[in-house]
Amino acid sequence: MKIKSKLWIEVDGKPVFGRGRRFLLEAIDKYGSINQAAKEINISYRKAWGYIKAMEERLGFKLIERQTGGRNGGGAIITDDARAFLKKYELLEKGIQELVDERFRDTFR
Amino acid sequence: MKIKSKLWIEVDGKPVFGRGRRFLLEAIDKYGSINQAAKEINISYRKAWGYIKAMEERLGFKLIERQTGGRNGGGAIITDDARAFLKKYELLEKGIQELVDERFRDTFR
DNA sequence: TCTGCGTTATGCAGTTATTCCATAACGGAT
DNA sequence: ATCCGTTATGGAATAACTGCATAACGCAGA
Repeated sequence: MKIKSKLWIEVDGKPVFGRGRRFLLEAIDKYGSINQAAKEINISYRKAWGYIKAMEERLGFKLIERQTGGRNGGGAIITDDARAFLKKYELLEKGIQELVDERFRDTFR
Repeated sequence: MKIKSKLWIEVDGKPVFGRGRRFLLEAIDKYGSINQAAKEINISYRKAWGYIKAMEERLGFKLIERQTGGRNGGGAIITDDARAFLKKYELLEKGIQELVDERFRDTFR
């Protein structure tokens, strides 16, 4: 028996950001590639692409600067807006899971 | 932009209990009927029945004592085990949403 | 005795959401 | 020109969910 928690942000009742998307953005920042990032966090490129598309549509600003073709086939880097948003989310999430786990231990054990 | 949070318990990687199931059990306790309870929380009887079935299978103990037929067509009451479990869950959940909201205001506003 | 009633119990079809496969476009490097 | 690894999408396949339809049950009352 395990406790799970989820935290996400909605716009117009639709999910915009959560843990998965956070990891995706962090991985893109790390690798400079949506493709590599998707591999890192074990989702398909297709899914990662869908995430980004929906996020940008719903948030209303560009998160990822993309380039196709070129030396290494192209790449992607996250925008300053994305980095700022990410930072806020990381702060928001920090400590929540720990609190939940602690609460779970206190009540169910 | 709104923050949302979810809390649930898993057994073998499958969801067993969360806010919806909590409300269902509380409503069954109140009405003595799965059918009435489902109406109260705006889900179909079918869905409520599925919830209960899965919960009992995964938790491994009986949650609801059912009776078909009879004066009022039958009914359902929650077991002592169910009541104890429910109580623990209520305690666990208490305050989490408030904390999350507060955290959201602090970081995103 | 038997018909009606409101409940629990479930199969199954229809719908919606998710995942994944296939393929195009791109542009520098060789 | 061709290759390579990337971004970009449509659409098929799969899974998950929802809800409709219907059976079984047993007491009450005619």
